[in-house]
Amino acid sequence: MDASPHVLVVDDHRDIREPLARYLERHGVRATVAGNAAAARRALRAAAVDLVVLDIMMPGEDGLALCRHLRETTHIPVILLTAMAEDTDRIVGLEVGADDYVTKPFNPRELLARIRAVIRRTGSLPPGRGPRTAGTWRFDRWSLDAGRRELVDEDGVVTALSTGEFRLLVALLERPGMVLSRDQLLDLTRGRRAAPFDRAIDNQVSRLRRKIERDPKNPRIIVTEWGGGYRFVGEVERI
Amino acid sequence: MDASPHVLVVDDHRDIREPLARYLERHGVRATVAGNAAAARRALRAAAVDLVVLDIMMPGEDGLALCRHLRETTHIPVILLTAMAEDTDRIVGLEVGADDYVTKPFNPRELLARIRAVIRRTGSLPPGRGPRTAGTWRFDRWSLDAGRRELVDEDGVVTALSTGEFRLLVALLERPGMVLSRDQLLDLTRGRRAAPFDRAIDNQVSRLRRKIERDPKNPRIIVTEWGGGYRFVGEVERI
DNA sequence: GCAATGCGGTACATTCTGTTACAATTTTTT
DNA sequence: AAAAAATTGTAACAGAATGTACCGCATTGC
Repeated sequence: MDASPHVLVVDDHRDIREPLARYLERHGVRATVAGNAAAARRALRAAAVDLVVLDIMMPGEDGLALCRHLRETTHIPVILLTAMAEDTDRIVGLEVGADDYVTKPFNPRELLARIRAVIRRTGSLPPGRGPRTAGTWRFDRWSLDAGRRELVDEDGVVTALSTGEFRLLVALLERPGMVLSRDQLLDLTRGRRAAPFDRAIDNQVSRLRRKIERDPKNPRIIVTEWGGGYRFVGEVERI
Repeated sequence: MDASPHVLVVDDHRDIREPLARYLERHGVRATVAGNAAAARRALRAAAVDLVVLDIMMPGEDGLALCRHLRETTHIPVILLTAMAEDTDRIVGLEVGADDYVTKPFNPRELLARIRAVIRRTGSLPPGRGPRTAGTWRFDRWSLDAGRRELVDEDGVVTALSTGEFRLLVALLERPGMVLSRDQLLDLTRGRRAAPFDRAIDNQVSRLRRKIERDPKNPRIIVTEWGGGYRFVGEVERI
């Protein structure tokens, strides 16, 4: 993702998306184009897209709907193109969950700066969706093999993790020291929203603690932020 | 932080910052104002600011310098106010690390929408306010492990702190010798404002004293400033 | 199919926090 | 100096949040 970000440009006007794509390519940004929402979905399935630039005024399924869909199913950041400097549109766009917006006619240099800013900002988030499937993490006395989804302690003793436990642990490991709400954790591990009185995360945390904490009654790795969520404590090494 | 975000408005024009602050307050955003960079720094030390709205064209130490400083020392997001819709300014602003910018004259409704968007976006970033989650403090006979929220005395005996006690203690440790009102402490520990007859802080202080004071009846570490608030007394070492 | 496993809902115990009430203390007023 | 008012300390209580055992359902592997 660092080397060269991959941006999907979605706009129904060929004379906007093509020059923009060429401009981005000239400046070290891989660009893919789509003329409508359906093509955009195809492109998203086919490639690892890091960011979407999206015209909200398109025929058919419009940009806002696609933006909502992106928000609900992925973490891919979105920059909206809005037809006019119209306040309501801007605000609706941001509330649909776009990361930024640019009004037409736009200065491509500015759009590029915003693309870079959004990617820098969200760079610490998981690419696309879901935990990584390779690599090794070290924390506390544990070593986590991401490929096998196994925990190995100092003596080489292996503890198996379920899918849910693994995803929860990786979500926390990727953000050490950060307080993650139950909502966020549910989003990161299951890609869904919390129902009222949803205790799924509490349960999963409880199960995970039983496996990784020396004393599950006094957790020192996954600590509770009362009224806030959970936080991973300690050094995390990634190898 | 969920309850109501706290925004610091920094602008040297009273007729901009004051109406803006009132507008934000009317819409559920706590607002503090500062007329220059020095006042802004003071406000940042004294309160738990979630976001800074900053005029980049100010006499003295200008907005960009303050913005840079914020970026280097905190994670508090920044929205710049720029005098004109001038492309270079915009891009310089974003590269200095601002999260967004708004050009004057601005629509307060739009600025509010952007404030909300930035806070939502950065909500999952490491807390810019709130207690540090790493490091160790030493004071009196205690050693406080910030990551584990545990107090350790000279003999290695561990005393656990609740989330609220820990946040209160860190708020005081970060400002030794300073008198902090109940309002400020409530802001720093819970991110909320005091209700009439709010005794939450008094109680939390009482509970904390029970844990850290040799003689809770004669507190020597957290002393009461009658009519003012509380003050941490003694040396604080940070390692 | 059937057993094993994992997950989420439910229920209940526990912990934490804020409110209330009242006593103690300090300041202000008389 | 005494009385009144304001402020603070804290015990007791209540409500909310959290921990987790248990159970049923779904999925997986045989």
